[in-house]
Amino acid sequence: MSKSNGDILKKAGLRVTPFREKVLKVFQSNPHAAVRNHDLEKQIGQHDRITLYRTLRSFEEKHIIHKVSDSSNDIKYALCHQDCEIHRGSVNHPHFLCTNCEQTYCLESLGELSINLPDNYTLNSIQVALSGICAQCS
Amino acid sequence: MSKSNGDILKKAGLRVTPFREKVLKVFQSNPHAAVRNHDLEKQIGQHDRITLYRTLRSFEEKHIIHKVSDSSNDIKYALCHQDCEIHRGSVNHPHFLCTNCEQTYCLESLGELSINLPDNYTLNSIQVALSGICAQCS
DNA sequence: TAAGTTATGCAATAATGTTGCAAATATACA
DNA sequence: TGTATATTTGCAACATTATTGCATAACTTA
Repeated sequence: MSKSNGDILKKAGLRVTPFREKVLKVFQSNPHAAVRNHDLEKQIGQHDRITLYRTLRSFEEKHIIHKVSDSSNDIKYALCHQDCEIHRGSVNHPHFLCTNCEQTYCLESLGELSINLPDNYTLNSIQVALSGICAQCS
Repeated sequence: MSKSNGDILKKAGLRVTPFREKVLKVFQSNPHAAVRNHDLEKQIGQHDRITLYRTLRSFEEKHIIHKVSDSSNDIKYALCHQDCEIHRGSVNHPHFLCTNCEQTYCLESLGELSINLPDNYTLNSIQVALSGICAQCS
């Protein structure tokens, strides 16, 4: 049995409120996709814009979700998985933006990437953003 | 002798104006870096916000500059080089964000990346965003 | 269940993105 | 070189998003 919504929030040190559970549920219903703020708003229904803003910020601070960069300009968020590497600053999984439906999908982690940095550069994280056409849109 | 500012604009089908030349000059003085809108504004000095906005948009449309995604949330632009691959939709060079000074550097192109996509996905472009500490800040 | 802390919702402001329009400017051509 | 035409600029206006303060409401702990 996987962790309940409430558990996730509690473990993160956040209070369990109906609104937060509702937001969390939206993310959980899109486990392999990143959600645009705008789409979130539509899926949540009636709500206060500022509260959502602060909810996302605290979720991000507590590492429940993370920002996703794809090739679009919109800010998107996705649920952190078990040992989310993003917050440990290492290589993370690539994100795929479908240029047709604008969905962003989280893909399996790439293996090692060999990156040649100039001298005296220190590498902390690598993000790979792919784009193309997803299976649904093909 | 490299192409003058005016030539670049003319070749792109844009009229040569003092303002556009000034903006272009800022990009040329940062040949291997991506510039945040905010920094551009500071470097240009006195100017009209809307005109800059439209200048960047037309530069981008004409493939004089391109948007850069790094690990930050700010939109940045960088000069397209000779045969800028971004507008041909293929693999392009990685960008490195220094988390100390917030500068973004364009690095040399990576070789082939082997990406395993799920079935029926079509890959059009790959963007690699690195972050860490640059040589100056080490 | 009461006290204390945290979250919410509203008001307000800042920052950024975007369009319309008239005046100014660049370009092409006579 | 001057003029007609199309483009660009600067201003006003408005839309959208980001952000903070504060009073009220809700959650948590003991």
